[in-house]
Amino acid sequence: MSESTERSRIKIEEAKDKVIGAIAETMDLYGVTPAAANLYATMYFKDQMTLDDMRTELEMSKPSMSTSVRKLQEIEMVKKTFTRGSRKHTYVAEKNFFRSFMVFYCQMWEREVKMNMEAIEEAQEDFINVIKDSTSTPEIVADAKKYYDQLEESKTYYHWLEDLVANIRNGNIFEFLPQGKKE
Amino acid sequence: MSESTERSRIKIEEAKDKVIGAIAETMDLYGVTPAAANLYATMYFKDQMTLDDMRTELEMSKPSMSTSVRKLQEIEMVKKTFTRGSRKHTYVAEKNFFRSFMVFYCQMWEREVKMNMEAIEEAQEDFINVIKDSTSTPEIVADAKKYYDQLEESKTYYHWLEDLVANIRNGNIFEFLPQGKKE
DNA sequence: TAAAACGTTAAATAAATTTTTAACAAACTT
DNA sequence: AAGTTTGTTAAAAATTTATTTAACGTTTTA
Repeated sequence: MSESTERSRIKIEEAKDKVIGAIAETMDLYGVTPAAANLYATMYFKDQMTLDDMRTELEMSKPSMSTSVRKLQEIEMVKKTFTRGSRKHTYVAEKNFFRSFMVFYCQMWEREVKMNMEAIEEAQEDFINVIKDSTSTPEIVADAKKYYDQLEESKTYYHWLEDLVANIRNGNIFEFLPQGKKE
Repeated sequence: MSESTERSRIKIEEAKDKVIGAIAETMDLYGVTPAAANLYATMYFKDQMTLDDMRTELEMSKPSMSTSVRKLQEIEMVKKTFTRGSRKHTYVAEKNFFRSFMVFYCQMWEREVKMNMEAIEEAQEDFINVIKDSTSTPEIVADAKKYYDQLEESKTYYHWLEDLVANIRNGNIFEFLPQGKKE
């Protein structure tokens, strides 16, 4: 291999690394571990990888790659592929950022709605009990009512968020905001 | 204070705590520290608080409250209010979740677009240089071109995300998805 | 102008998370 | 069936992040 060929190869790797770094950094912000973030960003430029490929490429331990890949599969940023012949499992990165966006945020928001709505429903029941309790003083009833109403109003937001998730999942969001828009 | 009045007060606190716990847990997921998450969730049920109120209510150190409040101000979930007469600073929680959603995600997505687009532009320049380099072998040129094209395609997503941010900021999103939708 | 109140910064401690090393289990090869 | 290969689980180590204690600067009050 010639001198300049080698230089070009290095330049390509450095260029990729810039993007890998940026992608990994944003994923970090999304609550993904550094190992998983680097792994996904690396896989973004690869066709497919085995656990051993990953370990070699990132110079990290195999269990680390194993857990990272599992985490990435959970948020559907990586999928297992069937590669005949090889005993090793092979994985591919989801390269369509629209799909990653959809899965990641829908998952996140749905969980948020579920958790918070459950807590709200329970709390509202408690407030009703206090209000209905004949031994409660007017001041206490007023307080309970105030909190009940505050929670009731907040439900509007959670319904909206659920609606947003539905419209992302069914693709309607792209009717409002087309993917193809130019600069 | 009578026995049952005391019981009602406790029931109210417990009900609030259920919601506080849920809100704090979701905020945790959004990369906010536990102290800040608990603080916001607590403030959600309060009219306004001073740093000392916070320290007392959460039983945490004052510097912890200070940094937490600052972080919450950054993502605009808490605002400083002017309270005449008191030397202490007073803070109020943003209670409209729609506004919190808008500020938080727009900030996050905008930073993501900026960071990643910068890296992409730089990398694309590098790839172009390799392609134009007369000493590059056909194989290397093909490789550089492949990566260049992959990045070029990914830009569609970042443009879309920018567009989404714009349409959230200007409120158009609520034309597509009204806030008032019933159950 | 001295003392107190308030908030922030910096260093140190504590806690939580991430990664690794080591041990294990299952599937495959020979 | 014994020995590999592959991937995962569990315990340990390392790193990072969060929180506290201590010190400081500024403003206010007496």
